[in-house]
Amino acid sequence: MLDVLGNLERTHSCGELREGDVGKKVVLMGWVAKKRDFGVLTFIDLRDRDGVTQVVMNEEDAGEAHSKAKNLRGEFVIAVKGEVVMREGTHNAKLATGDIEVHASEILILNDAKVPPFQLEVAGSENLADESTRLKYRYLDLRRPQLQHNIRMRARAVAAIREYFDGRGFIEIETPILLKSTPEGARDFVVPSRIHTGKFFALPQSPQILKQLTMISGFDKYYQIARCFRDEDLRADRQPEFTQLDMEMSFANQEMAYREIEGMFGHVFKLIGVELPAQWPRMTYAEAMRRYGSDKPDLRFEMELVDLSSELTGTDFAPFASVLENKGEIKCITVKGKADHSRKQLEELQEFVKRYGAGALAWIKMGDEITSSLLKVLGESKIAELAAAAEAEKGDLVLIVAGKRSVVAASLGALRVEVAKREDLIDRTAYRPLIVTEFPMFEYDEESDCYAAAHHPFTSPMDEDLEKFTTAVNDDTQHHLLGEVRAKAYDAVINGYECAGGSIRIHQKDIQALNFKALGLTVEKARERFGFFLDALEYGTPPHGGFAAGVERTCMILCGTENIRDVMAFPKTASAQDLMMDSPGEVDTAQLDELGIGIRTE
RNA sequence: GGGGUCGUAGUUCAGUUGGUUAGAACGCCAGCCUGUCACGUUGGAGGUCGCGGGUUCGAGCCCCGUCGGCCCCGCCA
Repeated sequence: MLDVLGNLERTHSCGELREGDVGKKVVLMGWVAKKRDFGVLTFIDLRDRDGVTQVVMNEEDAGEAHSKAKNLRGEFVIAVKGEVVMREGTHNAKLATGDIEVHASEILILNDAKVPPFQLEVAGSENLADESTRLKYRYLDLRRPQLQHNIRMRARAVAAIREYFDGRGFIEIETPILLKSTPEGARDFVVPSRIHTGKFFALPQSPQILKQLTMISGFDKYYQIARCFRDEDLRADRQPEFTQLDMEMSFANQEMAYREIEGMFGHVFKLIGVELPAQWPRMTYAEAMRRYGSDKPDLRFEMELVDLSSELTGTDFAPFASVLENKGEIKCITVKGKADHSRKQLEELQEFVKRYGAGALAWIKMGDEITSSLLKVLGESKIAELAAAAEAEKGDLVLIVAGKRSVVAASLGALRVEVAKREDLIDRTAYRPLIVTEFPMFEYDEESDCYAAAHHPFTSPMDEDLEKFTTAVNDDTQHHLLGEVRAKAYDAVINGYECAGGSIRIHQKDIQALNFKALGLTVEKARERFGFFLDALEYGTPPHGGFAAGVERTCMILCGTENIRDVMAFPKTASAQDLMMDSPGEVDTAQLDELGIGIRTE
């Protein structure tokens, strides 16, 4: 039934024939994207990764090919021998190959295909099939031009990254995937060992320690396109398995790291014709939190947070008064020209901020008359004062949140982005990078009343804060000062996405010991987990630092998508399953026995 | 762990106050058609309304539970 390929070779792809090729005898191969049957005349849209070419079968001059075409169905794989012919008055402006068509003299049916479980392309719409269906048949979904484009863009981005670092004298070094679990940070994926029953490897959350060891080994400049694994819940921009560009360099300070961030992203973004600035703006973490309520602010729009705390000092309104008493704050954003928000819209926005722990969302509408949810409790003149502080003019909407500092930042910061999306305030053609500097060294965890490493436990404190750091660790009464210690840690942010993060590391064992102590790790515990690394630090470790960039997040921006699955060939669902291969799956008991593992069922 | 939302034909969706035989478009199958490219046209097939239970004379619709997709909070050194 089916034809054999034999020695037949393609002469062109389905996307490259042009007017200049008219008259050539060609061989094309690809998938049947569409068939239009006119009886004695049949048209096929032949698709491959490069594009679509129209193939014509005419009963009069290619009877055999024409009758064979009767059997063709969507997604059949065929080879077409024929001649490139100019289209006369029927060119198709939608196709790159639309000036020509191929008149088939012979068709080979290389393979047939079942009717796909969903239509690969629905004309003129985004009515794609349900994602679970598409994920089950991911190999079919990947045939869609959009995903073809994204996956190829990703390949080009990775190639550009390699090109950049190779050109800068960095050495690509592969580090092991089977590591040792270090129960800090994210949950590990764990791999049992057959040879060492009862013992486990862990998959890398990042090659952090290993890349630092390459500095101790004297490689000076390291990079790797590294697969990382974190057993945490997923998000639209988070998968349990992802790829990062990991780099490290010796004798480095922060500015040197920033230059590599700027250089690498600058090189990569040329792929989409975007010229990022040679030097990115810098902003401290504290300033980002104050102005945007976020450590990854989207700078494509304004709407900065304004502090109303001083205007409300001494207020009688009990909720605000108690917030200020408890060192909280009251802040707002001003939405230009949106005083016409309905009660329903405002309620939706209130529901939105409540997700971040905000108690309520107060508002001022600068309509023909000024109205506000706070009018009764604060009075007209105070409302006018707040509006003035918020720089709200006639027609504007002011949205106010009061509460703990962390809650106000999180809720208003998120609201700022949400409102910008809803009101279409974001310039989709803009790319606004930013380097956020001086991250805090520690994060306070209320539950355990402990300080945890904000970045990771090998991050160097800022020289300026070294004294404070030492005091905080060695003087129990000054422990709270840990919250004020800043680290030589930084993030690269583009359009509100954290694309890279890094730090200058600790290279002196005394400071590393101090840091473990700050984190509540005893010497014994630290040795148990990182002993090999602490040993290494003692053999002449150069000052070093680096960063890791999220390959998927970078590609999301390059491809203009908000979903990480759009830039991964075989992603997992929000519940961390692969619907195509149905993983994770069970293993048979023989396999478990060999590993000395039993499954507890309850 | 929590919240929101969706689940009806292969696909995308509609389905009134709970009421006869659950509809449309695309796709699919068969025929006709010499210039289509969202071809047209004639005819046809295709349904466990996610699953389980309940209320009712009667459930796609109401109630309870459950499973799955997506999004969010927590989490993500």
